[in-house]
Amino acid sequence: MPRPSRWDDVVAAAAKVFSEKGFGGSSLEDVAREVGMLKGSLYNYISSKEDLLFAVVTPPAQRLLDQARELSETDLPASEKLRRLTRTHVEIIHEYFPYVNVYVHEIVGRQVSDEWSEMDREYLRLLEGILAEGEKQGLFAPGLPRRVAALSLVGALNWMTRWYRPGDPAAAQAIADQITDVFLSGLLSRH
Amino acid sequence: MPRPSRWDDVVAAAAKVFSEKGFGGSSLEDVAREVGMLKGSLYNYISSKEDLLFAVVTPPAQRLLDQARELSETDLPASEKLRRLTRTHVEIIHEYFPYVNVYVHEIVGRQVSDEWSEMDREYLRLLEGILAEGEKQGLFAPGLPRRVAALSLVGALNWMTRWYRPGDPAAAQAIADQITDVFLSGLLSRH
Amino acid sequence: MPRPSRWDDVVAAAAKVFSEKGFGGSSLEDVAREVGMLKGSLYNYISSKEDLLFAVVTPPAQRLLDQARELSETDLPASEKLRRLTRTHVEIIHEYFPYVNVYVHEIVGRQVSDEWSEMDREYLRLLEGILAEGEKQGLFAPGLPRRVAALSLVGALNWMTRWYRPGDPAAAQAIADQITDVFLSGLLSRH
Amino acid sequence: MPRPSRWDDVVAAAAKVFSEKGFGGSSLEDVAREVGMLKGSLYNYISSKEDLLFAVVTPPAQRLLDQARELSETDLPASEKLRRLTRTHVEIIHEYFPYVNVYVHEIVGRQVSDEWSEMDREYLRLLEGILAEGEKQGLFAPGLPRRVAALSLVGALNWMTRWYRPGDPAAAQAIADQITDVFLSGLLSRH
DNA sequence: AATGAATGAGCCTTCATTCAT
DNA sequence: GATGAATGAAGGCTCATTCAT
Repeated sequence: MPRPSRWDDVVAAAAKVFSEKGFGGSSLEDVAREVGMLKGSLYNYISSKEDLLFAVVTPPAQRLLDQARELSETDLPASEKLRRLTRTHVEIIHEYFPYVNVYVHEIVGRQVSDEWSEMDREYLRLLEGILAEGEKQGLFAPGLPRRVAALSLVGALNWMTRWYRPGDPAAAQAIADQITDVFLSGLLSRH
Repeated sequence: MPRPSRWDDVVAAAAKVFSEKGFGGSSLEDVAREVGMLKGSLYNYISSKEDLLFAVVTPPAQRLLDQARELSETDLPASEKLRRLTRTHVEIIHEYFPYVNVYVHEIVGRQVSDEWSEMDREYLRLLEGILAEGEKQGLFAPGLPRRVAALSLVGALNWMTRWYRPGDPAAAQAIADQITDVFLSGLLSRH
Repeated sequence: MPRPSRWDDVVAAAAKVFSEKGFGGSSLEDVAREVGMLKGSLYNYISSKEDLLFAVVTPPAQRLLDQARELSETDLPASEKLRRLTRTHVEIIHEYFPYVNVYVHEIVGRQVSDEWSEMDREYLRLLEGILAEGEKQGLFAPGLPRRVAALSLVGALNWMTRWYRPGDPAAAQAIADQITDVFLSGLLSRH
Repeated sequence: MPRPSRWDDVVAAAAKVFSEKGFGGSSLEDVAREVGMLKGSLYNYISSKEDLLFAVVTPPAQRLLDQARELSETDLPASEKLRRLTRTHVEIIHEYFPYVNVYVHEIVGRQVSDEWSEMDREYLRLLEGILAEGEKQGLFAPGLPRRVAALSLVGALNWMTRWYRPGDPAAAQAIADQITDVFLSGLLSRH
């Protein structure tokens, strides 16, 4: 994958277009128009439309996974890990919104390729690991349905692409903390 | 919309095909092959491909909304309403899986049409209403981020379409209860 | 391969166009224009451009091979077999001219597919068989370079597509006999 | 046509590529890759793709025609002229294989241009001249179908591009003599 | 109701060619 | 001389839709 001068423009344009109209609903002509070139010219940068999809989707996915790995290896208490992971996830949604939107709609949870499925699985594994750790530490309730809890958190976070629109970064962080609070403390009042 | 003899077959086939390949990725020929007719014949039942999408997606959406309305008007405690709403949501995912899958991927959270957006909004409103009620009753913690909590629950539920595959109905109900537990009690242990 | 009403028209048009402009140099639009339909409509008959190539090329090739097989099994003297095989070859060139032209340019001697290569080889084998038979019968000169002779005859015949244009069938037969005479008797005068 | 440093490399690469994939089936990028430059750079050497075709095809064609002319003017007996012409033709196929292959597939017998058609015609005329000469000398059988005989020999020779692959030069010469023998003496045994 | 065929628009991709650097 | 990038025109193929039978 070459990275000549306008590579980033091309990927950004693709992210925008795919995010708005869906991958299948976007034509390369749409993308090209967004960059300001003709559709044929795109092939100086990519070798297929799918290439472009992966180029759009790789950076945020990779980055999220990397940060999840790092975080897992720290000594923080599980609840703090969970809070930070959620923050990171939301930050990435905030910062790379169209990219993540494409990722959520076209890749995650679909059987697109083994490589991507494995990334999905690893992220989930790390998250479940944090839950197990918290349980062992006595921080989290014993007998948690860890898998379902992890999938629910991921779902709640990825679902943000359906209602959140990037604006004030502080708002994003607030949302992250609210989600964390809901998952940590639950809805019931503690008398 | 008339309902001639094989109408249900047509919609079921469309649900299956759209669910597997996405709306945009499916051709009417795919659908027709699934029913066992030729693509031209589909136009005896529908007047456009979008028609089919709405036909697939309307029953589960309508049903979920109806049940949410009914439930809202009962006298049950908010926590019980929440548990039942979650169960219903999961049951519908379980029973109408391909239909719901299409709904989640192609309709909800997208700005498809005013009518659908209004259905989305109402469902969310009902859910937020339950949260507010629970708070007023002293059942739920005061100062809950109601909107984010409601969106997170909806996200967690709809996200099931990405990992859940219908099998044992009891398993579905178990999942529903686990999700409810996580949202009601949270992850933290209560010593 | 379906054979609906205008199938023959489609193949005939393809033969004409491919014969005139080469397979690679012809567009499906050219073919469609020749039949009087739009290029997309061709896909009601074929499933790829290559399909059309094989459809054009199969009938004359199959027919020639069939007749060569039949002829081989007769009791005629080898020289007569050779004369008749040549006549048949020329007749097929005459009758199916554009089809054969495409065959000669795009298929024979190219490594297009195993199936076609095998047909080529079998035809050559039958021809060499006739030469061997004639030699054994004492009709043909002993020690003939059978392979080269067979390839030369095939070359001389197929090369007709480069200079012969169908007209009077009698002319075609005359040419066939002249070629046979050259190959049987050679150029040298027999004093 | 200027001949800068890597002109020969360019033409050789084109010959190889065109020979393997056909002129229409080859892209300039294929050719460029074979030389080790980018396709744009080719235009420092040529001014169009067709240019390249003619550059590939001219040397062997010119050389064959030149040698045929020379040979015609000698005092050798017609049968010897024929043997030598055949040898030369085969040698050129052997030595310039990809070039000749391109020539045979893309030029000869096609109505590519008046210039090329005239070269074809002249070669054939020289060959027919040899046949006429031999007949007048009493060497060749009277009443020969000269045109058909000449076309058959040319066909047999050019057809070599479909089955011959350059290897041992002695093998090439053997083939040339076998072809000559077949055309001179014919297949029938002379008792 | 169903079919076979046709339409027309659009899409991904290729490619000869040009050109500023 | 070479390069990277852009152009513009096709080309093969798909597909929603229409329609006569």
